[in-house]
Amino acid sequence: MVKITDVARHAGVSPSTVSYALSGKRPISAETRARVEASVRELGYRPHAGARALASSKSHVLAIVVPLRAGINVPVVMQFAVSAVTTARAHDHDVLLLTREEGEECLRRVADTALADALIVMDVQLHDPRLPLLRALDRPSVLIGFPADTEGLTCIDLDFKAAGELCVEHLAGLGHRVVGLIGSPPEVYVRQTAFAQRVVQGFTAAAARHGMSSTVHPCEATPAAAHKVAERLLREQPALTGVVVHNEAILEPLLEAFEQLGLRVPGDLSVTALCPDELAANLPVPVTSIAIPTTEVGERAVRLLMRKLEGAPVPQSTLLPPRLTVRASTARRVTG
Amino acid sequence: MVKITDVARHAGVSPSTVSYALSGKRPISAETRARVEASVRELGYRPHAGARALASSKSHVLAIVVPLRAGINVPVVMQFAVSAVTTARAHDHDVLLLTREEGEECLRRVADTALADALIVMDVQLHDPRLPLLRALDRPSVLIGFPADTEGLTCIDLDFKAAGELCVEHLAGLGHRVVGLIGSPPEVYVRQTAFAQRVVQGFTAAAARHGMSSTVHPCEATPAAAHKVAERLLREQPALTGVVVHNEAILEPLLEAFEQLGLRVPGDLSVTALCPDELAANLPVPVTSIAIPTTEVGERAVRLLMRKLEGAPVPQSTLLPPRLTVRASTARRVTG
DNA sequence: ATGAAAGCGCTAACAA
DNA sequence: TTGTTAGCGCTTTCAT
Repeated sequence: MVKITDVARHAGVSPSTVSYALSGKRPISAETRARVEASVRELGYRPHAGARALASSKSHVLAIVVPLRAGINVPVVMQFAVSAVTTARAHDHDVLLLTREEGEECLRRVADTALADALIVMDVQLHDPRLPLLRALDRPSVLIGFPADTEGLTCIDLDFKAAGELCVEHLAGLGHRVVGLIGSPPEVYVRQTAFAQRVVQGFTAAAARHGMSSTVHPCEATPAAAHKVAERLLREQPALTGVVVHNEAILEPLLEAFEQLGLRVPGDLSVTALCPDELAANLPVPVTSIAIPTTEVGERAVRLLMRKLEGAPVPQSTLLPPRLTVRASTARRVTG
Repeated sequence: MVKITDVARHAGVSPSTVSYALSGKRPISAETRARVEASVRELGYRPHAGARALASSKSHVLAIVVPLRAGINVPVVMQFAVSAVTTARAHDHDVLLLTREEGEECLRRVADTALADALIVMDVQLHDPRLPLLRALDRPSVLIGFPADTEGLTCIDLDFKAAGELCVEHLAGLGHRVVGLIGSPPEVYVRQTAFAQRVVQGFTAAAARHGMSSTVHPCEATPAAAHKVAERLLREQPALTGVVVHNEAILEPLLEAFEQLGLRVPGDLSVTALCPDELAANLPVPVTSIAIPTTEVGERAVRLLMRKLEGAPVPQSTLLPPRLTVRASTARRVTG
């Protein structure tokens, strides 16, 4: 293994000069720097991560906690993670993969052992048991998702309220007057996160603002439940012409149900969804949708951490604006 | 930060005694050990990862390289990774997440900087450009997947040849005599990995062994292509009653195509697939299938690495036996 | 602008 | 069975 003293000898300078030449933490003459860099290249020098971490108390490692439990959208999680890795690498950091399985313990462990300099936590619940620890920890962290109380934390996510609003506004712009939200399973509205409720808020508020009539229907993630909801909607709100779906698992069954009930999309019914583009784009009738900007969230989460590591102030909350992709499932309301 | 000397002082022993008491690398009297453990708990001591790595030249970190490119099944990759993390933790190791994006460079980097003790490489191609590096590296590695030449490497994967055979044998046992394999897109058979070819080998060999007539049809991953293949099969092999599908992207369209062509599954046609259970189980007609045992692969990959790190010999190749889950899509051939 | 030298916290000879 | 001590390779003060 080639070490810094080898480089120093080869370049005819002292080890500290090599260190400074590489870190740029103090001025080095152009000539010396060139010699050092040549030696580094020639010898293939790589600083030993452990030694560097020990001496500088910076591991240059970020930890990311991914969820495992049911109901989690795996590709979405993976996209967060991959985006985080890519961004971290651009900032000369690596990413340690943790699962939630070990619980808070693992957060404490990587922090206390100085394995990681900072933490990214996904799958945040409203009253997440990890919050006290995250607030107390001496290392910076960023949450992907919003707990009930963000005080003392740094959180980032899609602005789900704005997403709910945007869907309604799109429908309003197309002349729709009666809209319904088909949401997540009832239990999601209590446990897990606030995002489902935020969608409802945005949806309801925007509908009211536009003088539209609106209803909300939680729905289990089964085709049968989707069918029942479709029937109920039709029965209870015959004037309904616009639907927002926030439940990706039943988007397809729902569309099938509408078809079987004789409702054409978008002829009779305009449908928008909150779901991955991949899903929305590949349905028989491609669906107008808003996706979670996973890549951007992952990237910005890392950038927030970097700023915190530098001691710079960061906003407590970052809400990313939703972007709606118009596809074939929404159309102007046919009046008459 | 509480360090080993703090613990030593608190327990009234020397630092090395604390170290040995925790590592078990030399005998410690029960009494001393108890005192040390009490102090560790009381003070909340955690060894500094960097210091430990520097002194012992073991980082207790494994690196895993995940693929990003198109055509990759994200949930499958994620399952490998999560299983690897879980198993690594059980062996007191952590996992560093790398993306293939950086190429070989990142393998060299984590090895040279001693960030990771060992490597897990996924998405292995037949003539993977990383192979020379992996062979030359001073750190152990395990490949998930098989390149053309496994000499000097350690590889693990599902036994795809046996999987192809198992599908045919299942169909043979149900009385089918004419079978077809609907495979991956043509380009998969050249680039990427050997697994697609192995399935074909197993399929063909088993069919021959049972005196069955068999054909193979590569197929693009589009619904249109699926449709065309279904039509061709029907036209060219009217006696066909058994199908093996090794192309998860088109499994559903294919089943639809069969239905539209008037073929009932399993009444007229028995269908088996190589795909995730999740997919197979949730189709309109649940499909008899063989899944990649992702959890087992991930776990065993880590265990292989652990053995290599201990200096123990490990098999060059580990082929996991396929397990076929019988569902509604296969039935006894109706004769007459 | 550069060098010398003192640690960073831990492990593992070497001693006793 | 336990203690003493010399590093591991790097960063960073202090000195020049």
